[in-house]
Amino acid sequence: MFETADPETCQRVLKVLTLVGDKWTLLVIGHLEHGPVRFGALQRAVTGISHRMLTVTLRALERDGLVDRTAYPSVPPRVEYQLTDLGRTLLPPVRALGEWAWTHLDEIAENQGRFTAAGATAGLSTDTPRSVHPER
Amino acid sequence: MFETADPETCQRVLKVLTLVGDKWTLLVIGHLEHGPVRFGALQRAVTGISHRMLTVTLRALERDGLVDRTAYPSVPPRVEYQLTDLGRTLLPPVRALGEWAWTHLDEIAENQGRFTAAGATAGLSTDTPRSVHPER
DNA sequence: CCGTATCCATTATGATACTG
DNA sequence: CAGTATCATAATGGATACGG
Repeated sequence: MFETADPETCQRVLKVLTLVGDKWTLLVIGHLEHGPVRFGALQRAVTGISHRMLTVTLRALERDGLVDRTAYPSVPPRVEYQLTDLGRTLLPPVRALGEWAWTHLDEIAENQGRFTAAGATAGLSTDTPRSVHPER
Repeated sequence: MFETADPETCQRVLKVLTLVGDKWTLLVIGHLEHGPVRFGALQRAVTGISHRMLTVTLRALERDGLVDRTAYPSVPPRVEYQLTDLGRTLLPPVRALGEWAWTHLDEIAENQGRFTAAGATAGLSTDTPRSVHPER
């Protein structure tokens, strides 16, 4: 990736991260995988999300055309959210990250513990320095 | 993904998002794809990143065991960063997101424009409400 | 060249309360 | 049940300056 390390690529990836790289968006998209879901059901499914943040997240996804909102004029109100065609194209990348999370999180937790423990142990490399002024 | 919409899955995905879902981490990882890169080269490659944020990002990746840091005791100093084996496992998901970004960003930009333009047009659904009290 | 610390502005998030 | 508004706070990120 990023074979051409050009500014434009960075810009685009940055924009995507601001879209889906926040605390809740990917989780919400993941839970919309199998069809329409009601607001309340979503909130129960996405552990820990607040009422407000679910609303905010869904509004952003709606604005970006990743999610469709359908309100039924019943009493009490019923509102369902589902992925658009565009939203579904995000599922493979989301799944990839999700599976990575599931597979490697324990390993990372170990590393974090080790890091604080190590600390002073990690000194400079003993590799032969190429020169005093390596480049230019 | 998230077939089992259990709290544990949410926890894990949340943790991963706090690890790699920030503004710069995925871009930095992407630019480390092909081997060791010097600090300065990284900063030039990742358009717009500040000196401070590159340092912060790299420290976090180092702590999590995704990146190795090698300092050569030359003057001026030379420091190289490279992905660990664990870090390389993150490349496929990162690539997937990067490619999605490249493919769909224009479409999203259009949708955003349309949303503000539409606004009042989008009313309630005209679907037949199932009942006044849809569930329970 | 690389790293760190400080200061500061902006943003993201959560709690709460109120409306239809 | 779903949405919105307000407020307080934490987290994020950039500029800058200094040290090794």
